[in-house]
Amino acid sequence: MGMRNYKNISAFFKVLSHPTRLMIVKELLNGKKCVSDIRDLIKARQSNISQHLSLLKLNNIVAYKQKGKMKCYFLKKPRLIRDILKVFL
Amino acid sequence: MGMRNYKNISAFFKVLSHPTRLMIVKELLNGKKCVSDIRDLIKARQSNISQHLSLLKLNNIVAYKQKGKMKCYFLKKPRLIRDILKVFL
DNA sequence: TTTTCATATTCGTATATTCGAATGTATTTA
DNA sequence: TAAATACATTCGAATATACGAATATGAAAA
Repeated sequence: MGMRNYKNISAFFKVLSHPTRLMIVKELLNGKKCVSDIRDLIKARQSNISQHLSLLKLNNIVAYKQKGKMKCYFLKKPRLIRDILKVFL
Repeated sequence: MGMRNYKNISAFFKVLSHPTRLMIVKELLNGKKCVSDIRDLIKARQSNISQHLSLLKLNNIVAYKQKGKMKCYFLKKPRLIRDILKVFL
């Protein structure tokens, strides 16, 4: 996907360079999840999860759909994420 | 390669999350280079290049061989690096 | 409308990262 | 040995990141 230069690619790595964000992204590979689902899967406070989700959204890695009072987050480029993580198997 | 968990993988991303370090790594994909070669390729001060190389070495991404008064740096896992960057083409 | 539930934002503080300038350390050459 | 070359390390200041606590928002249920 259109990320040719160093700054874009290193910025992308920076977003994935936090264990919590990496966990979130990995969980989202299995499908949409709302914030409380993610919070149950990952040991972290609600505000912290929200903060990381916000950064992921800012960097165009996730988006969400409102479902009632919940927000269901999903990966915007699941194949990119999958391809990258595949390298570490 | 042997990087199972979130912490290891996110730490690896963190090392690549700086434009200068990513540039260094990309240049080293073309083969060994000594510090002054790298400095010529990348617009940065000598001490700064050294600092980034030191971090790359600490994280087991590069190593070097002494050649006279120069140090020739090279990638320890060039295929891993190549495979990761390939994803962004 | 009030309350409740799900999530977001703000704020303060602690910690980490980055860089340049200066200095240190080998190694080689004179 | 002394000077030069190549690179590393240290230090301090600026900036960035991370987190929890508290508070805010917004949708739905009562």
